[in-house]
Amino acid sequence: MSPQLKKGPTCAPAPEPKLGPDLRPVEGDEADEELSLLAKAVGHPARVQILRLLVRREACVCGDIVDELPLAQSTVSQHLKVLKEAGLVRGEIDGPRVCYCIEPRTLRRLKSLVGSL
Amino acid sequence: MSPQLKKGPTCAPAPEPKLGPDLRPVEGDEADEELSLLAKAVGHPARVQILRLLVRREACVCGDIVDELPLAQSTVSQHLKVLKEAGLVRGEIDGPRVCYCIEPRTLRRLKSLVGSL
DNA sequence: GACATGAATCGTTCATCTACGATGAACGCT
DNA sequence: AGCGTTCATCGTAGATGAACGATTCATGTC
Repeated sequence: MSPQLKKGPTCAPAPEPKLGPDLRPVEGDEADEELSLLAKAVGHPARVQILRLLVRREACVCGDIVDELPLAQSTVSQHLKVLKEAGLVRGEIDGPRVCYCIEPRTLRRLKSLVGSL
Repeated sequence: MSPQLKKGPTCAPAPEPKLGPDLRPVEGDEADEELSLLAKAVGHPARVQILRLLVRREACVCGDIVDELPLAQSTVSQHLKVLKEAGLVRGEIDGPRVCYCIEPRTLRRLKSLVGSL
């Protein structure tokens, strides 16, 4: 195989195609619901750690997350699922592994919503 | 009784005695734990609504909260307890009623922690 | 094709959350 | 003292969450 084709993070922080700032309101019933769902996803220390990990390494990690946390692989997988369903994280299949990275839009959205309090 | 002594919000948004900005770190294991606890407290739509209510009326409300939410009084009381235990809200006894108001410091802390993500 | 590796899903157990009605405690008023 | 009001707490039932080991599935490698 040619060198340089070997690895490299497959999953960049999302194409981010110049989508303007989020237009959705930060108040009202829908926003409340949204905020509560996002907050619930963040409401577990393991998930906070995962988010921090993914923010820090802007390149995305894979099963390294499992190594960083004192939890079983299946448990970490569940936490990742929660974060994925909340839209805070995105997973991309990269050969035998899976590459996770943050969804910056949702993270910004969370900050807006919290900021509106 | 003399007029003007009648009502008026008893519970102002905390003395706030010139305590400088929060010095605690926004990262690390303790911060993660803190963030997850605060987020969990916010992780329910009813509690978001309560927070919004209390932020809006800077004067604090009491059982009016119960009237605003489609929940039983006991349920609202439990949500208030959760918010109180998280330090996001403060309750003050005012005669037969209880006056709730936000704890601005904790709210700011939450914003800092979320902002650090 | 057989095999190993990495990750998701399943099934289970135990704990926590949510909601309610009922009860109880504190207070103001007559 | 007695009463109504306001809120917290209790007890309970059902739902959801957290954690694990075992299993399954997909993908590369030999």
